[in-house]
Amino acid sequence: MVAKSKNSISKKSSYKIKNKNPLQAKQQSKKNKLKTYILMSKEITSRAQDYSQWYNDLVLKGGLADYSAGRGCMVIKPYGYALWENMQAQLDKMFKETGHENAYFPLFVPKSLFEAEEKNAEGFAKECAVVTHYRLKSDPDNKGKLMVDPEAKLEEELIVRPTSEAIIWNTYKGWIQSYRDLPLLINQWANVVRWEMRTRLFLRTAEFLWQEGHTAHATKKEAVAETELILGIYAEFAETFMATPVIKGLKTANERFAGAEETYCIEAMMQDGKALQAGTSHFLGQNFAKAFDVKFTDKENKLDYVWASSWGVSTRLIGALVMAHSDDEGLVLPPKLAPIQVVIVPIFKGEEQKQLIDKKVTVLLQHLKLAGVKVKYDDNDNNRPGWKFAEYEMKGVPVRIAIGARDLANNVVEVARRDTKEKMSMCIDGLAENIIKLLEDIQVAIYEKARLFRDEHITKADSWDEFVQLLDGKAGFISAHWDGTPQTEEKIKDLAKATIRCIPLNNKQEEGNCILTGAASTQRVLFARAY
RNA sequence: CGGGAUGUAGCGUAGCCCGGUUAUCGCGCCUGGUUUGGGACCAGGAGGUCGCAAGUUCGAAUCUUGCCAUCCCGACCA
Repeated sequence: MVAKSKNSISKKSSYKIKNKNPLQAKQQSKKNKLKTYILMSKEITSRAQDYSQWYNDLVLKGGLADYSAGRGCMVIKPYGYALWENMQAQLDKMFKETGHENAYFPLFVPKSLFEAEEKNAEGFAKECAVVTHYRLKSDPDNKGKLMVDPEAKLEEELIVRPTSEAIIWNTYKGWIQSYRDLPLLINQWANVVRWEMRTRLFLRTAEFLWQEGHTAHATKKEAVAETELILGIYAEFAETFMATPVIKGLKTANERFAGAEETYCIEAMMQDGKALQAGTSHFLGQNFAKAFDVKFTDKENKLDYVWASSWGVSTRLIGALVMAHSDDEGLVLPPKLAPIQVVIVPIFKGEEQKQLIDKKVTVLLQHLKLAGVKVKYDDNDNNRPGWKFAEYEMKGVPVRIAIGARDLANNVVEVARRDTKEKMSMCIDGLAENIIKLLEDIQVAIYEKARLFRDEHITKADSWDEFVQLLDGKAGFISAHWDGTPQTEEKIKDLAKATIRCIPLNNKQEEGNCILTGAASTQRVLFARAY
């Protein structure tokens, strides 16, 4: 019943809430009616009204992605892809700076390889797309239609990779013989497929883009160090570039990657207080080396299995970015990743004014581009300034510059920042420097805003009652004692729908009692409902 | 995948309960003109096999079944 009524609101919400009463709207004067509809067609569902719908509206109306014909699949549109490319470029740089190289491994994994590491195979088995045939033919019973040719059945099924450990470790076997071949530090940018039950744009799609690093080391110590190094890179990327504060931590055994000895993660908090795992780095021990028989000879001529790590972040980061900063007017993108950092909108009456503005803008564009600023001059005459203002706010462009005849006369421009919606007048002389400074300020400001929100929404709970009350009463993470057993974690998950997001690294040790069982505990862990 | 809801032009929708000429309205789009400091206006125009597929019927957007997609609640998960 609850679901039913909620749904009807969400489906018709933009109409009902914005117009209060459809009949009334229809009876308005023609002019008013037009205005109402204009607002309607462009407006975004508010966060308070329906958080999920708000998210979808941002992604779709912000021009990041579209639904596609395939179940759970999406099209990443140019604006969204540009965002991804910016993320990629930065991460790729960070990986290469720390000695990693890119390579590419196949999409298809023979089933016999896939099942070699048992835990990993089991963990992903339920969500694998499987290629069983390699040919279609005309359907004799159904003119113009195709059918799978039963004659073209594969001897061995091919698994569409949900992750590439299997195919990569099978390859590494041939690449590694000596300690001199180590460490092997490889990353690949790829797509993977996970047949998810329920998908959501960017957050969980059947196919997604990601990078996956797979490294091999001579010692456990090195492999752990690599795992932690990458976690640090992920955290730095999230905080410095995405302006999204994250908590570094360890997953519990229940939440660990299938086949890993230890899973490190960064957890971000969304504006609804839910947790989003933004990246993971796994210490794989010798599990894959043993499964794929990857041995090396060390300096003492002893034969041993290599130690491994794997790590990845995906286009899910775009979802995190959208939810972390955006507001009811649209996207708010951090300057360091925004496809367009500055948009310039001319305001003019007649060609003469336009030419004067063009002249000023040309110089400004030069200065900004030289300084590496991604700037767009939107002098498209199809839309009026007001339309453009709203459009670029929707798209989350960090800084907007409006320049008209009035400004030229005063040698100023109007500068508006997306994050605070604040407008200010700036002198044209030295404008580029001030804009660059402003972009930096915005980057810091949205990070600080998100951090403040995050910190205000981590609450301690010291009893089960408190825990349950907080979960339903206040959005965010809950810091609480846990007895350390998977059974208790499972029980809490069943009872409260909250999971342990992580055991924070460098966690403060303190005596306490498990909120569920009362058993002794030495530290608090972070609980939350998660995406 | 289980429970619930929805699907009509690019978008938002009326009509559906109670089957019956040419499917409603707005935005957007195209052409021409006037405009341009917060989603412009006038005139003219194009755009739909009513999500898809079967079925019932003389006749289906409307009734029935199946499928697909989306949303909400679960389970699963980056």
